[in-house]
Amino acid sequence: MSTPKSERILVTSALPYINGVKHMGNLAGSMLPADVYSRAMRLMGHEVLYICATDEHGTPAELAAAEAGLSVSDYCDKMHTAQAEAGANFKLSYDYFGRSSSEATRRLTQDFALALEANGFLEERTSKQVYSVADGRYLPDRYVEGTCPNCAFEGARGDQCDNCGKLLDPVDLINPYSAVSGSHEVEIRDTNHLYLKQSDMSNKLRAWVETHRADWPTLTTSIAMKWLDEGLRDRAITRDLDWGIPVVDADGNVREGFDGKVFYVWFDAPIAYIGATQDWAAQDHVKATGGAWEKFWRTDKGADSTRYVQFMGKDNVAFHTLSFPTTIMGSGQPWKLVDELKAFNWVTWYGGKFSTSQKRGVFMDQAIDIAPSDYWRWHLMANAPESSDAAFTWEDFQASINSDLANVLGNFVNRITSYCVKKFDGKVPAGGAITDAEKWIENELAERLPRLISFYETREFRKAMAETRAIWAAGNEYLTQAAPWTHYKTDVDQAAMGVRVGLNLVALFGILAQPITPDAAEKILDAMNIPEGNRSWKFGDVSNVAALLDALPHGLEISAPPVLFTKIEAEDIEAWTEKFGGAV
RNA sequence: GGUGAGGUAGCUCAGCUGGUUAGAGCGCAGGACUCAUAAUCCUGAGGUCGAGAGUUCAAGUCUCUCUCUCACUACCA
Repeated sequence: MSTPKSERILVTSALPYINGVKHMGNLAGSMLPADVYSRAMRLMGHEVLYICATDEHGTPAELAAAEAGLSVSDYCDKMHTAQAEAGANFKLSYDYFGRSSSEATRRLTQDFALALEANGFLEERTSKQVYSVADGRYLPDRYVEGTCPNCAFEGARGDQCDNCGKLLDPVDLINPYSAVSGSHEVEIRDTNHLYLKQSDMSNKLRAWVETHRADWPTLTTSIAMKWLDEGLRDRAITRDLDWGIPVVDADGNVREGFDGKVFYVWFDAPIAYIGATQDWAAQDHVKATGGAWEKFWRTDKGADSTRYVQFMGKDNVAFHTLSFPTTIMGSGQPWKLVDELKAFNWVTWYGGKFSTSQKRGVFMDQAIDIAPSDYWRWHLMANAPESSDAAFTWEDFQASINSDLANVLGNFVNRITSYCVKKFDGKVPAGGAITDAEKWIENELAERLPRLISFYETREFRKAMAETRAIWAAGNEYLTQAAPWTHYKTDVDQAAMGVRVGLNLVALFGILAQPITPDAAEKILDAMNIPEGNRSWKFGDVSNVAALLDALPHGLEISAPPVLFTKIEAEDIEAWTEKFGGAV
């Protein structure tokens, strides 16, 4: 049973990288679950701040900008807008969607580095890196290609051969060339970088991860422990790049020897969670209502009583459980560490990988043209890749929309509201006696609602969706038992009971649908004439289920909403498969 | 190669610290109902729980070996 008290919850989603609109796997693995969770917690009356941002630094951003013929900064402006729009189309309820290129993040990143250095957690070291003379830039390992020394495959990348799967070092490649320009004029040069001494933090990190063994998913702790067990290595947190956050000294001047170098994108990206929160708080409308970023991030200023929940794909776990915590702990300052970390596996495309180049998979901007956001939100959450990778197929998508949304929920709303309009003048009727049917649905809800709340609180999305569906199905079963259309012939009052309870179930389903399918939820609640201020469910109070079944004022005028979910037809599947590749 | 996560009904997945006839949804078959988007409700058929060995009074659940899939492997993010 949930405690009836408001909590302050900070939610962050892994930052979507700037170089393109994200595919459905990215959406399903971080932004969407973070949104559903945020909405659910708000619904239950908690104070939620959901922060996200575009991750804008790094080599791929520079290269993508060059390919688009734009300056990096213009390119990032453009793509940030595109991603913000895509998010809005999917009804992602960010309290703030910021940018890692913001002034606040720049300042924080530089401050963190100075604090880490002062505490002995940074060290300047020399390493060898591939330099492309023709491109005039250093190349990350995977941007160097050549012939694989193991299998003689000619398009092997510097980090791994895609043909034989062997892990490589760029110096192993035979006949290496730049993947950017194709130039063979590449050489190995010495370059200086700052290293984050993660190794010195190992014991502290291990102890901290241990404290979360019980409350973090296996996926999360096992990845963190794996890295710790293998021996945490120090990590370079600067790169030879122009685009990014400059490395400065205590006076704010470029650090000696660090011209042409910037912080590694993975050093500043998580710091952008804080930066974006500061940017959120700096907005006039937030300041006007007394919003402050400190209570979310500074443990000396209230963040001790904030619950911080992160959402991410499994590739991000090491950075969030080890690198960023090293930054936080190593700063010696009272920053908030993550409390709960939910990691997801991948959504795969017919069992294979999503691929932009091969046009495999669906991207957010395309998806929204195909089907309303509610459809995607429901399907992706009901099939969230929680315990292992989850394959997306059009057939499964069709099945969950048609069966769950259209038949079970949509049809339920439609059947009882239109019957009320037809037989009871569109008004919530009074009258009738409690029968076994009403007792049955009351018991059913008394059992299922607390379970649903608990699944949301523990972020078990598949289970939360399954429970939600079961509640909808119980509504249909209730109508079968109560059969108002049968009673109507002999006892209109008794029919009224069935209709009234049915309508109250519609209202309840509308409220419960808000975190998952917000558009349909709004249509339902509008049709039930429920005022905006009355659409929350404080702390998931289930102490009086009977009251929930008679909450609508008798005589309240309601209407039958338009069809909530149109079904997906076989022709749609064919057309989409044609367009997006589909089964191969 | 190393490490991790998975392999449970045709499909997608639940099964916590081992304990009566292994569960749900979809799909399929039969029935009921007619308020509804041919929707809904009920009933039923379907599994030697990847393979093999072991521990135990008892194993899907613990141990070992093998096998398949996926991911990560630190300069992509």
